[in-house]
Amino acid sequence: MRRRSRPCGKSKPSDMALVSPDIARPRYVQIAQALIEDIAEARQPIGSLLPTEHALCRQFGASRHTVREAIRLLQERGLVTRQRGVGTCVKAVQSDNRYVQSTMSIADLMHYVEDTRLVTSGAGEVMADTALAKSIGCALGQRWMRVSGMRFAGAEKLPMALTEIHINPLYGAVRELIGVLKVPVCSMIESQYGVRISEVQQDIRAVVIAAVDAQRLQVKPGSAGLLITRRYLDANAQVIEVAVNLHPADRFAYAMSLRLRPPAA
Amino acid sequence: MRRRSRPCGKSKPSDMALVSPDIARPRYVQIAQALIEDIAEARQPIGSLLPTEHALCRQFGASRHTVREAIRLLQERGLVTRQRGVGTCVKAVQSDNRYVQSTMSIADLMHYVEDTRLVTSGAGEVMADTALAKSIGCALGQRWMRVSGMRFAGAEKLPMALTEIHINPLYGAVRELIGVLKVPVCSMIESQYGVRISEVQQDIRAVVIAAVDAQRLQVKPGSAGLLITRRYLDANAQVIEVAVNLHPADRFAYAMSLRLRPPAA
DNA sequence: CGCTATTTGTGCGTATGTATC
DNA sequence: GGATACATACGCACAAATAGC
Repeated sequence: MRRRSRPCGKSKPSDMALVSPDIARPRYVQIAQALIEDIAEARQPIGSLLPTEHALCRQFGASRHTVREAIRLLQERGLVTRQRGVGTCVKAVQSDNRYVQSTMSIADLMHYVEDTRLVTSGAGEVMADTALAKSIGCALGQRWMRVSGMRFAGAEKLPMALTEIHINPLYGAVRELIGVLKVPVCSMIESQYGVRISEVQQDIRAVVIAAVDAQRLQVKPGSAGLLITRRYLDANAQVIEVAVNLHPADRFAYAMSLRLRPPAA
Repeated sequence: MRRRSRPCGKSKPSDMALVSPDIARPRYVQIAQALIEDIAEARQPIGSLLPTEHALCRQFGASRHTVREAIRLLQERGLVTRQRGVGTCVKAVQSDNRYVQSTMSIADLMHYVEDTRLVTSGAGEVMADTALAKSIGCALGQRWMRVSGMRFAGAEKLPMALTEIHINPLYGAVRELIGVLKVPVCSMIESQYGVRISEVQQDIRAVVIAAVDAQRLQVKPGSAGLLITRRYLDANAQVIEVAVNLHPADRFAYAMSLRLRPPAA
């Protein structure tokens, strides 16, 4: 049984040259590249569903295992999302290469959590009204876990932020850990449930602090605040958690540094 | 051979309940958490090799496929590395050092410039006073080029920002191009002088818009604004340009998206 | 409303290739 | 060369979410 020097196991001798020359690249990588090309050239436009795994098996003459491995590569790059019972949806084309890279690690992004105390003032289930549903991208009326409170820096007496955290009900059990562990909520969810946060969307705007909030934050009514909303998504673009923080302008500023990606090694 | 009535059967009732309630989590997640715990509690110190996949199969009574899926979770978090012919090596206790990468390209970062008009209201040399010297990190009394104006989006009548640009005198000649070319100032400098911007530092804070500025921006006095300062540096950490933008809160919000860097190939 | 078909998710078994020691 | 360990690939089965009838 000497047939070829290819790494892939058994398969038909003729059916895979349709992807690329006979380099010793794993089968699933070849399939992934074919799919990426389909997306890049708009044969699979954004928003469309890829063929089902079964169909791709036939198309490439590969097993489902191999096809899934290929799709996983696309998923990790954020090109597609998968949904059970629905299919695999194209979300983006191959990303531009002139990307910048933040010098922040995720740890930096929420580093302040370690040096701060979160004092919760309430927690419970809420039904998503219009505003919330839009903010977290869920169905109207869905029930989410909400924890609200204030965050203090070090030994400071004055709060650095009013905070409100919405947690996907799937992970509601972490609620009991909040305030106990000095760890960001998203990290708790990661470790407790084995999910992995793959994207953080952040929205920053300025607001005039409302009277009620001004009182709690102990700032003058009418002063400015930084309203920061962070949405944590998993690889499937599912919202895991949404955190909203209202910072008094004189107690918080947002600094970041973007660096050109060093030339690829 | 009746063995499983349920595919994700938790065979052992006791081997994973570290903190959270015993939700019906997939088997490979349970195994992954058991392994993470082993690492966290130094039963598997950094540098040690995990048991082989085969051994883990026996230990957890799972198939190799399932065990590999579990190890994959650890690998994605950077906790372990695998090497063919060697084994799976523990590299870290916590999933911390995960760098993120912005999905913004430099182009996106100042994309709005292309769709906006900059109307300059003044330009000239200024001597750096204390505030400016601190902001751009230059010596007190040094002369910099300053251009101020307002930026309008599309055909909008209302300005989207009050803007003030300070240019390193080395590159002062680009002044004449401002307002003519619809290109960010930093791009002009890059192309005119052949320097390359390698870092952008951004600082975002909330302010109450002062009366004078409120009038120019045509917003109510006392409303909130987003004050964004961007410093463009070359590879030598020399400041090339500092741009300060004051955006009315209701006309501008800052959105960004951070994505996990894909696992190193 | 429940039922069914479809589609991805989880899990099992097995075989072979390839790198390392 | 041989033994070991991970990598790739085939197959099958059932679970769970979804959509449509």
